[in-house]
Amino acid sequence: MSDLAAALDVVGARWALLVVERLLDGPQRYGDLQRDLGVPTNMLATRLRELEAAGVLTRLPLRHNTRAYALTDRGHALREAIVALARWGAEQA
Amino acid sequence: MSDLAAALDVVGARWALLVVERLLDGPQRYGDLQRDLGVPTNMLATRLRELEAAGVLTRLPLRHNTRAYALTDRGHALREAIVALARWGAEQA
DNA sequence: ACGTCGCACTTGCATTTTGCAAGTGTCGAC
DNA sequence: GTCGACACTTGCAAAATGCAAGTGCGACGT
Repeated sequence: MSDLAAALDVVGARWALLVVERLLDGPQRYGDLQRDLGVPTNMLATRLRELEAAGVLTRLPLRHNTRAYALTDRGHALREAIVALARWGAEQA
Repeated sequence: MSDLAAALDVVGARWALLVVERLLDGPQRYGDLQRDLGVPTNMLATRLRELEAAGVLTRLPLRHNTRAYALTDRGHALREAIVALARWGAEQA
C-alpha cells in the first residue's frame, strides 16, 4: 500500500478531514463540531472514535459530561496537507 | 461550503486521489490504472467520468478502442496536496 | 426531592456508495 | 471469421452514510 493509501485509510473517510481542519483552530466540543460542520451526529461520533484510535486527536475532559477534542502532534501534522487541499479547492475551475 | 469541502467534493471520493496520484507520472491507460491500483473496474470507470467532468483529467485517444487518461493543469495542481498527504502517511504513527 | 435542561452520544432504519463477478461491444491480427 | 485485448457496463450483495428519535447523566432551579 502506498503512503497516500495509508494516509487515506486514516483520514480518507467522509468528514474526517473536515473535522481535523476544524480542530486546527484549537480544541472544540462535540456540539460545536456538529453545528459548525453540519455533520450527522452518528457520523461525528464514529469519526471521532476512529481518529482518536488512529492517534490523530484526544479527548480532554472538561466538566461532568462535557469534553473537548484536541489534535495530537500527529493531527497537527496534517495542517500542510489540509492547507494544500483547501487552496486547490479555492482555485475553483 | 469551505474551500476544503469544495476540494473534497471533487477528489474526496474513494480512489479519486489515488487515480490522480498515479497520473502524476504521466498519462495511463484504463487497464494500467486498474492493475496498478487494484480498484474495482466499475469504480474506476465512475471516478474517471467524474474527474473528467470536474476538469481534473482528459481522455487522449490512442488507437482504435484504446485511450489514455492525462491530468489537466487543474489535475497537476493537486500534486502539492497529494505529496503532503503521502508524506503524512509515510510518517506512520 | 423532583422535574427540566444541556450535552454527548446511541439506536433503528432508509438511502447511497462501494465491491465483486460476469457480460458486452469494438477493432485488429491471424 | 474467430480470437484476443481493451475498455468498459450490468446485476446484485455488502458496507458506509444519513436522518430522526431516543438514552444517560450531572447541574440547576423550585
